[in-house]
Amino acid sequence: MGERSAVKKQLIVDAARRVFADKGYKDVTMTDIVEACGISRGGLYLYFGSTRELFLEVMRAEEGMDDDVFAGQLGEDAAAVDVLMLFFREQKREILGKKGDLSMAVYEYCFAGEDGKEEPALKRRFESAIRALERLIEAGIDDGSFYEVDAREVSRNVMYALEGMRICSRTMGLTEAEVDGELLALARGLVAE
Amino acid sequence: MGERSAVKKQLIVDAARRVFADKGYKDVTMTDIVEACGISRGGLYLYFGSTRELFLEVMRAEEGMDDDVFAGQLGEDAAAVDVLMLFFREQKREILGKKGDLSMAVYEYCFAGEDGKEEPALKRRFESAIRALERLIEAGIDDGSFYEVDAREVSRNVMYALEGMRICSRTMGLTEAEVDGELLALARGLVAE
Amino acid sequence: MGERSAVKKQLIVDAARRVFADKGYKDVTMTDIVEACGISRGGLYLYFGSTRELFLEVMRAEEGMDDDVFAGQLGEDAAAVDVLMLFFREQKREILGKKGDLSMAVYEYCFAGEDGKEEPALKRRFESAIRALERLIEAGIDDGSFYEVDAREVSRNVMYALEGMRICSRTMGLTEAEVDGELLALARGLVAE
Amino acid sequence: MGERSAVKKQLIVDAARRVFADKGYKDVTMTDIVEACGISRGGLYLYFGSTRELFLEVMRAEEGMDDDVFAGQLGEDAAAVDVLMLFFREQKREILGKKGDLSMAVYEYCFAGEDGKEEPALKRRFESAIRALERLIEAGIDDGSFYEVDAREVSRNVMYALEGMRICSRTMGLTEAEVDGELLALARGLVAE
DNA sequence: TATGAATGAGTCTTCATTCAT
DNA sequence: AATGAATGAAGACTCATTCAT
Repeated sequence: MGERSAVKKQLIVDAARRVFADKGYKDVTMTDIVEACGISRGGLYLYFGSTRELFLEVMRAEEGMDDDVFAGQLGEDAAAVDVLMLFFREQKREILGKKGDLSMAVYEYCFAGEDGKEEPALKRRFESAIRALERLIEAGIDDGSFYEVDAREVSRNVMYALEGMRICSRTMGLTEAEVDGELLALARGLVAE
Repeated sequence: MGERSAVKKQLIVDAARRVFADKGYKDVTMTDIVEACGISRGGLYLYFGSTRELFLEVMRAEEGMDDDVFAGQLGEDAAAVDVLMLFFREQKREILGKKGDLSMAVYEYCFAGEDGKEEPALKRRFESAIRALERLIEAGIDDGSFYEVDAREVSRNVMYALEGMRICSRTMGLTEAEVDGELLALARGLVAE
Repeated sequence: MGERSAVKKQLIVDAARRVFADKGYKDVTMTDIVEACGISRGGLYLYFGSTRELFLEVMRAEEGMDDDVFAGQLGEDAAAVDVLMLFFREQKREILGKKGDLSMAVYEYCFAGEDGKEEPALKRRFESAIRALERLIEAGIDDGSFYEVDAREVSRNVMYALEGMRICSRTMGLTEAEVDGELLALARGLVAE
Repeated sequence: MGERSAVKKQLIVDAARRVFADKGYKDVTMTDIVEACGISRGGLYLYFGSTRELFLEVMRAEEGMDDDVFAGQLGEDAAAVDVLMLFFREQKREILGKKGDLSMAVYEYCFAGEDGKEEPALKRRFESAIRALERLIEAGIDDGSFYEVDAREVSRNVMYALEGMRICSRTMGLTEAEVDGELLALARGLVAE
């Protein structure tokens, strides 16, 4: 695959990302992608044989974008509390926001998984997020701003609760107050304030 | 619709429940249902005009089956701790269990909701579960077996975490140990033991 | 077929007439008739095996209702001119009126006729109307109020023109003025006024 | 849509014309067209989304074929009488002819029109024919070969009568003698002969 | 006779996928 | 490489007709 092809491929993936974010996973047709990226039907098939392949590519492109979430943020000037608050603010936005994010598509893709084969990449990413949060909590404990909790345990609980809110928001709807309430409760489990 | 019809309708709903539990929501076709309940195409349409109608009926039949989860359980002889453990054991089974459960179908149905109209019934049910758990926690606090936590806050956190595990289990897979770990952590937030 | 049956049959035919007048011929389904006459599906089939049979019965019931249109009207006190005007007024109402008349259904039924088999009953009726009008014209000539035209020829021309207006009204639409204009012209072919 | 497509589209329209001429409008299914033009189901849908669309295209293709019916015919050498006779001969052929003509389909299409919305194109065409005939009559009056009738009035009457014969022919059947008789009568209203 | 549930064939419509150019 | 016309297999839905009761 030459230089040109790589560019075109990226163009397709970008367009596909928009489509998946908009329509989820199962409702997306090859026609949707074709229309979104202004390429020919046959042309698209030269690169991707199905919406599944395309979605996997979109996911792969997504990887690494938010690894080491807190890497570099934790410095001398940034306190653990501040980083945590930043993280929560970001999460709140994602949980309440409906458009432009892939979470529904990801869920749907997983549901569609044949034979219950879970996506290992997804788990890897989730675990890596847990560990990152864990390190943040440890840092908070070290500098005395957080309670002396079991960092691993609390990190997992926070992540499950966030995931729970994400799905609740998309299925039954959550108000901003409800999200704020839970985030506050989670924060109070770590810091006095 | 006579006696006979009601029986047949129930027969269809039962068959549909199995199909939805097996294939989720979006992939289910009227043909799937037809084959599952050994009825003719036209015959099915006499009762339900779409998979959506059918799914709603399945959901309705599901309702009430687990309302007042802890009603009657909390008596003189059953301590709050025991009821909580029972609840957690049941949740664990649901979270890890893949077959015969509708949660994926429910999620998918919600995703498919036009214009992001959330299902109010779902929220009502979730809120009612939160309140039930809240009352259980209050009972535990009253009889001195639980810490003096903010019952409402903890109840919500537990429910979000459970929901989070449910979706994680179905998308990325969770091990029994992971579920046990989180449940233990949640329990430790309430009782010493 | 007993007394009761005849009553029921008439009830069905009456309901069917309304349906055909409302929806034409081809769009009418057995379900439409069933709903219109409040009888059971199977019950209807005891009397009529298809919408075609039903339509034929409706047509048959219609027969004789307007034979000898002008019979008895032409007396000593009623001049031919007056009867003609009455006839034209009635025709105008039919031509412009859209609802409650069977003409569209009749046309459709004839179009649907297999192999171009024309309906002889229809022709008989048309011819009988021509002759009736012819006799009216002759009467008018006799009493000196009409020009001395070829009664048969003029009668046919009037009938064709009326039929032409009927179909034009239902396909391309005719204004009241257009119908009035043509009727006036037809009348002027017979009387001075 | 390239060169090739236009050819195929025309091929479909031609096939559709035959089908409509044969079966009318309402009975025609997409399958009929598919079979008539030897194309695949999906292929047909690339060009036309419904029988209605197809029919409109067939009609459009038909337009203009007989506009200005008498244009150019009326010259120094062609007398109005001759043109009229030619016109009548053509009409007679159409009225008596059953196969290969769209009139029944057109009628049916109009009947099927939702809410009685009449087809304006049809009316325009009819009015234009009336005016053309009117000019012919005026020409005949001018050169002294026709009686001094009200050209507009007679033209409308002739057109209604022709339309009436057309529908009568297709519903109850007309003999050649009957058509000849009426045409002769119409002609005698204009010329002595 | 009368009922209305049940059947299955037929129509419409959409899409993933192929293929000649 | 690239195009987009073409294909055919599903899936949704309707309705004439039958049949057990």
